[in-house]
Amino acid sequence: MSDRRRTNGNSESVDNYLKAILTLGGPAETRVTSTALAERLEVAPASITNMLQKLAAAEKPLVEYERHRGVRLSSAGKKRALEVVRHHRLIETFLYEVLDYPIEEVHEEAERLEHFISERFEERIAAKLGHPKIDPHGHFIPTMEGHMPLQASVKLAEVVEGGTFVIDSVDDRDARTLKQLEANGIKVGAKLRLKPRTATEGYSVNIGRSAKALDLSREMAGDIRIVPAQK
Amino acid sequence: MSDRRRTNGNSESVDNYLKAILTLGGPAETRVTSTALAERLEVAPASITNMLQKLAAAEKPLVEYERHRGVRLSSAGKKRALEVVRHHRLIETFLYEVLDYPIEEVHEEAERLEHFISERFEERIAAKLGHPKIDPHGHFIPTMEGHMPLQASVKLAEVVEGGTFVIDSVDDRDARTLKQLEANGIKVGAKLRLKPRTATEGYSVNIGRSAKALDLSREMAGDIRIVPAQK
DNA sequence: CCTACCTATTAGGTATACCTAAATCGTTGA
DNA sequence: TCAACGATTTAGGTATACCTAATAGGTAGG
Repeated sequence: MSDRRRTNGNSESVDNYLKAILTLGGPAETRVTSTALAERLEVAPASITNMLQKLAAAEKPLVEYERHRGVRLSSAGKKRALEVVRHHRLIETFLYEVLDYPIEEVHEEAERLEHFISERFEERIAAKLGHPKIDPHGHFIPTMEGHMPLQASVKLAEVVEGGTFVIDSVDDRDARTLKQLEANGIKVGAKLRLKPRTATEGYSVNIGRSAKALDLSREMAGDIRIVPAQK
Repeated sequence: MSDRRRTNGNSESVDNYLKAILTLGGPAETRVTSTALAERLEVAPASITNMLQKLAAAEKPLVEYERHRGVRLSSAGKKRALEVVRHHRLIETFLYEVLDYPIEEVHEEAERLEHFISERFEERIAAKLGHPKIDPHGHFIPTMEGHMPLQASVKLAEVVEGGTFVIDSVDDRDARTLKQLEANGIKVGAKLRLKPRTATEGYSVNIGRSAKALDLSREMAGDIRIVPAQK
């Protein structure tokens, strides 16, 4: 429909490809496959190939791409991806803190607006928020210079040994699950006791000092990242 | 570039056409010519014809259009146009009041964001601002129901008789001129004495109780709307 | 009344970002 | 090794929203 012609090679779509490659590549920035991108972006694999070829062929390529071997971000691509992530997370924080959005609604709005705000907007909301380092889901907000610490946490779903943990962050993409988490008092920074996986079928946890065990759904367990609690 | 496919017939472009037709049609909602639209939207006349045909041919037409006879908004089109104007003016107000934007920068940002904010965003910034009726340029903000009072003022450039007036509103589209106005203390609500046009070449005014006459450029005079001061 | 001129429309083309269907590449198990 | 399968790419098509150039419509002056 639209045709915003941002003269350069940027666009909403390109932004989303770059973000997806950043996320799927992980901290090691391994190559990402077309299929993985196709799934994440909900787009046909053929469309992925097309876009990647274009991004790689540009004068200032945003990705490194070789047929049948996946993609990774170029340094320009990584810069832009981090900028978009910064926008996203600042906007989420702003919606939550200043506009009192329910936590589960910030992602969708940010997902749209992240592509269209100006430098000035970015700077002003950052200032208003006191230059936050973490968004309401516990994710690091990249700096203006494009730096972002590693998220040193693991998915609750992948933890086998039991123990006491602190909730590091939660995935923001699925509003339904996020709302469930919220409803059960599962929020960033909360303490949680986890039963060893061997002892139980699903994921059984106690939130805070609650005596009542809570059974997490697969989605919930997959969307929570935790770190061991310091004694 | 982008391709936001908002399933229905809405899009950034469509929004802009509707807004332009609303504005150019004036309060009488007279038919607007292709040429006028082409100029306002800075698009080739042929493109206008194309778009108008599509808008008129839709299942739920947004405009009434007859070849060679201009367009006017359908009631659905008017509703959408007013919604976009509401977004625009609320965003401007928000940027100015909450994010401390310089007055001359709010328009451009609002012009982009107006197309992408959700109902919730609209509602939240309106609430935050105390449901304002007027934006920082003095323009009425359409209500949620799509009502907007007439701007009962005239362009300073079109006033011949001299006298004392109050600045009702200023045009927001030209940042350069707006900045000049601001720099000269010309702001909404300010009182102003205007010399009769016969007595002078250009537009000579005294702002507030200033004794120093100020000569307005053509652009400045065209961008200011005034009402007679009540005694 | 009828032509000249300006306005508006049609015709045909571009770029982005998708799609489906039909190749082809690569790796893996027999 | 090599065939088969799944992953990937190529080929060809759609829709939006633009563009330029060529045609047609309307109107105003002679």
